[in-house]
Amino acid sequence: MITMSDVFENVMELAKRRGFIWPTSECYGAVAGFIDYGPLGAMMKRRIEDIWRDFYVIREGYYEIECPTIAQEAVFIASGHVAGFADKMCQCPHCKEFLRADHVAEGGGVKNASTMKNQELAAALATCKCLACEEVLGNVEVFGFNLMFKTSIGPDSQRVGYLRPETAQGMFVDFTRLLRFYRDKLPFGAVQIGKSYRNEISPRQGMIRLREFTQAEAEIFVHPDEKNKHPRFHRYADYRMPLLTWGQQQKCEEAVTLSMREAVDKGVIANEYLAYYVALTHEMLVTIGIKPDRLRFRQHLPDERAHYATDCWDAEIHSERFGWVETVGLADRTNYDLNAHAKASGTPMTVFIQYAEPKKVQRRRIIPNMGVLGKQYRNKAKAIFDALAVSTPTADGADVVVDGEKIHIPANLFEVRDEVIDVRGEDIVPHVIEPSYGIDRMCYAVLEQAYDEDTADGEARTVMRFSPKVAPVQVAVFPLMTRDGLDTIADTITRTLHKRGILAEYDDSGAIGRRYRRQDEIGTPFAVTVDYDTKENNTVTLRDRDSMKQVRIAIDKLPETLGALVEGSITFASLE
RNA sequence: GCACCGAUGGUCUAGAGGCAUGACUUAGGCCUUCCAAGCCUAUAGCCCGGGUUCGAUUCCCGGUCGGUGCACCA
Repeated sequence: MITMSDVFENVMELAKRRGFIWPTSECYGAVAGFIDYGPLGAMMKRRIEDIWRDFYVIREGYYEIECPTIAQEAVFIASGHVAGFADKMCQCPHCKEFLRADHVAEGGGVKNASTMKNQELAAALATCKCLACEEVLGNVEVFGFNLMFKTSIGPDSQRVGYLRPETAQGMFVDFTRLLRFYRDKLPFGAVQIGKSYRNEISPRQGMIRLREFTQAEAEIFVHPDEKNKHPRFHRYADYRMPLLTWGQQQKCEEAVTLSMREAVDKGVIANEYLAYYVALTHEMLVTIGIKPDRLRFRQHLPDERAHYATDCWDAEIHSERFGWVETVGLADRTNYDLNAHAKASGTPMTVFIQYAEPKKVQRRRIIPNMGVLGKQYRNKAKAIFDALAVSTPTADGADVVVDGEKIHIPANLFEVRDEVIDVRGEDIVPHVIEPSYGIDRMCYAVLEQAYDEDTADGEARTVMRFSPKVAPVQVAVFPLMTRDGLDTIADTITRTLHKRGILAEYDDSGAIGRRYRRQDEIGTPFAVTVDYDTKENNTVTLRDRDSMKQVRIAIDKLPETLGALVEGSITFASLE
């Protein structure tokens, strides 16, 4: 039997050999942080993405949009990525180690290092010691290392563009269009599946940390006061799973198993929305084949949270090689992003919420005598009107300040009108609940957890135990012998299955046992074999990958039965 | 990015300053009535660049990729 420490090597060897995952552009030498999905890997990834779509697009009703992977600089200035996604670095002149300049400075007793300009920080660093070799740094240069790939748009290279470091910003900058599309009502959501790019300093760990990776993100816009009113919360109210809160992590305690209802009521998870997507994520990961005992939900520690998030949970999948790997991040991003884009772009990103009953509001309006004031103050008149509107007049008149100049407006030049008006609603900035999935990490986890070796008839067998829902090839079709017309029958069956949208692979090469093994190794869940009885009674055998058991089944029942097996609506055991 | 280790057909692997091993896989054929059987045949390889040498896949230097440790991972 395999020892677990071999799993990574074994599974990556298989993935390479059988066409799941390849190093990119191998003939020129691969590049770290980039991978190619081979034919089977790309198929499997697509199936995983389609399951994700089932959950978010079909079930939740959050439509998918597709934005460019390159965006103009303004987008990432507003989002904070241009300034905040860069680390201040310096290089130790003695040991050549690259260091986080602000960390070194703070270690050396320098205050406010993180807010200093590069030159200031360099000066402050002169007396600090290198964290690696402990020599005094002396003269060093501080430079920003931004994790975004920078490029230029157009021929003159004047317009700066960045490859997006997350797909999320696309949904934020399209907010007003999305709001209109959803007919101005909260809650609504938009999702995006696509590539994101981060120029990691030192990517490692195979396909766990990539420079180009696929994200599936949902941005769900909710009324800030209604985060505890998810309209479908009842679906997951009784869904139970282990939760590792930050308090438990600090005390090194075990995860506690709670239902989502309990988690929200006890304040373990901040609100219903987050809890709902925590549970949905659990269900989805189990659907693609992640074992529940290798899955946990961990709350971010307060100092680990992004500055905008109020609560954040990670779905972590346990890898034999890498330990607990953050695979999905579920964050309450509040109104941070919409506020940032509204401010930077000048486009209001608010939703008008109508009150059930119009509110009577007492309001004071100050109405200037435009005719007199306009003539008197000419080009200052507009500023005076504005200042007057917010002033507090006395019986004697009002004092306003315009361009530093104090101006007295006599009371006879304006009228103060107190009135009661109907206010029908208010503009609010929605909060954003964001489940963000790392598709590549999900793919790796599926590969690692599917890998198995067992013994069949005394021989070792390598088998990828994929869920039929993610298996790249869904059924194999074999003629027992390549003669007596068995091959033509098998070929016809294959084509019939194709018409049903089932990915069936015909194979007549070599002994039948070898063909079963070959399909086991790529995780094909079912195999149909045409034998001599087929010619007598139009039945074939249907073999189950995991149990290696077979049942006889009529040819004309095949498309329907296999469709149901692949979809998961029936099990093989129910056919026995 | 630093340090250490590694890189040989598709995969795994032996090896030596001068013809590059073996196994599995794959393809074609023979045989074969359900789980990698057997036989015949074929295809296919020394990571890249420079140096030393008559000659380098082998030794040296640099690079790339991979592994491990450090740093980094908004």
